[in-house]
Amino acid sequence: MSRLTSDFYTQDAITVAEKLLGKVLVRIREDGTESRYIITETEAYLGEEDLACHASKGRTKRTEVMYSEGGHVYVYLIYGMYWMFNIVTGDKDYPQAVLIRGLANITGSGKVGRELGLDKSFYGESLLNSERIWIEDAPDAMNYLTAPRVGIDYAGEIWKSKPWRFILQTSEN
DNA sequence: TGCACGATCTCG
DNA sequence: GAGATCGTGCAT
Repeated sequence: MSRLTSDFYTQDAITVAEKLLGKVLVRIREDGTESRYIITETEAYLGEEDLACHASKGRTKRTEVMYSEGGHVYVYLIYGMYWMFNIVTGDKDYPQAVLIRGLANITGSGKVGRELGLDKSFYGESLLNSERIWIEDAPDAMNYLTAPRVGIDYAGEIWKSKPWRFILQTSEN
């Protein structure tokens, strides 16, 4: 399988979130160990008008990377202890990102960050040429569910109810 | 310069 | 059901 290219990541966040299901996340650790995970759950955050998207607060030091071209990594610390793993999508200057909420056998975005050993040094890393983290192609997922996004009560009913959460259907659920 | 809070999880 | 724990955005 080959590494996903710029053409994939520059699509809109909703399309990327859907197509990432079933793809393979590869992580090379400091000791050289390679880990591979199938992506099973994602969420799309789309633009400054999406009140659930961090970029809705405008361009800041924290959201800066979302304004770059798709294919970069956006990580941030939540609740003082969990690193969320996001992938920037779309064209330059149009802030969008996809949150990786679950990998095979690892459910929950906080646990994903812990499992991958993320920290702020991953902020802005490029999945197109990184030596330690990238995503490889795989056949598109045939069966998946959609649902409202989680943990964004502050975003208001309109954005809160958008079905922008994608869940891969496996033999286990 | 200070403060309240969050795209969470684990334990009791 | 509450605590852990800290960077960020916004008020002072």
